[in-house]
Amino acid sequence: MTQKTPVDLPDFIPYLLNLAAEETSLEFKEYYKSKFGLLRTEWRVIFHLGTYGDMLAKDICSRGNLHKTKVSRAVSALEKRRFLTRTQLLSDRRHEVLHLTRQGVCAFEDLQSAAGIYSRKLADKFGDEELDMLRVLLKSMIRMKGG
Amino acid sequence: MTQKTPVDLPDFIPYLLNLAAEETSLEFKEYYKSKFGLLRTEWRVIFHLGTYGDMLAKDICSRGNLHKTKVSRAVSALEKRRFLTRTQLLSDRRHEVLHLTRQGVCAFEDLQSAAGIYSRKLADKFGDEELDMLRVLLKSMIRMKGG
DNA sequence: TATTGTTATACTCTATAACTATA
DNA sequence: TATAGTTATAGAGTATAACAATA
Repeated sequence: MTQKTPVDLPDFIPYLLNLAAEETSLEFKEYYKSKFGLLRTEWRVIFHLGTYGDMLAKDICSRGNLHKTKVSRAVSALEKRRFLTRTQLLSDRRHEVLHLTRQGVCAFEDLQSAAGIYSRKLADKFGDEELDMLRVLLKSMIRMKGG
Repeated sequence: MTQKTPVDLPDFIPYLLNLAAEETSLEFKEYYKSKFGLLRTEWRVIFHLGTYGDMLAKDICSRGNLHKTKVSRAVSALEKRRFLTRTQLLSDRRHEVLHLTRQGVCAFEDLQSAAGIYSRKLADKFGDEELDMLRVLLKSMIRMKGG
């Protein structure tokens, strides 16, 4: 099965990665969308605040490799829907500290738990070692760039 | 590194798959887009015709697990831009045989070669065995559904 | 001038329903 | 009724440029 020329699409890594990403994202996405009405970037913003605590939009950008326009829109939507609050810093009024509300924390904890359940399901199906190897491979394929 | 609760986003498989898919698709996508002005589904249609020969839209749908609306639009765009021709079958006028033009074949061969080069680059970087295992894992994650 | 964040815009991708034509 | 394919539409994701406010 080693890759030789010509390439067969069903063995082409980018193709398989796309399908697998779609497939594995779908279940979790359905969950956070139907239960909380969240979009992908919104869930990621909640994740960052829930895991690492209050921070600025630019910190989420750098930690999550997300472009500032994505984070800006997500934060704005999350604030409107009371998942987080923004507090302007007096020391530098360009900065706003983002903070999960009670509802935001609830959503985070619920989603954390759902992600855990999903991860265990994957581990049961594919094996811990296999998934660890998968993580290593995927991480080394990811060149961070902030989009 | 075995997955335990709580889940850390940077270790969450769907997240990693998304990033890796984006990352590995990007280079190849840039190629077929800038060189031939193709979109993803258009390239996949060309791939099917180039690899397996003339067929109907519905065959591409089933072989490539693509929804008929996606294929319909891709075929229409490819015909307009002279990458393929359509010939209605007299035996059943709902059917149109899709056939790559000379230009379509050229694009296919060029893209095949580019995909081969890219695959070998991946293999050099990550190893044939690792990539074979990756393929097996990804394939078993993919439940075909035709979207 | 550089940084933080917002707004506007356009393109790509996905998903579904409603439709035509043919069988 | 079922199948092949088209069209319309909306939502989601991505990318970039231009902008305002602040430092």
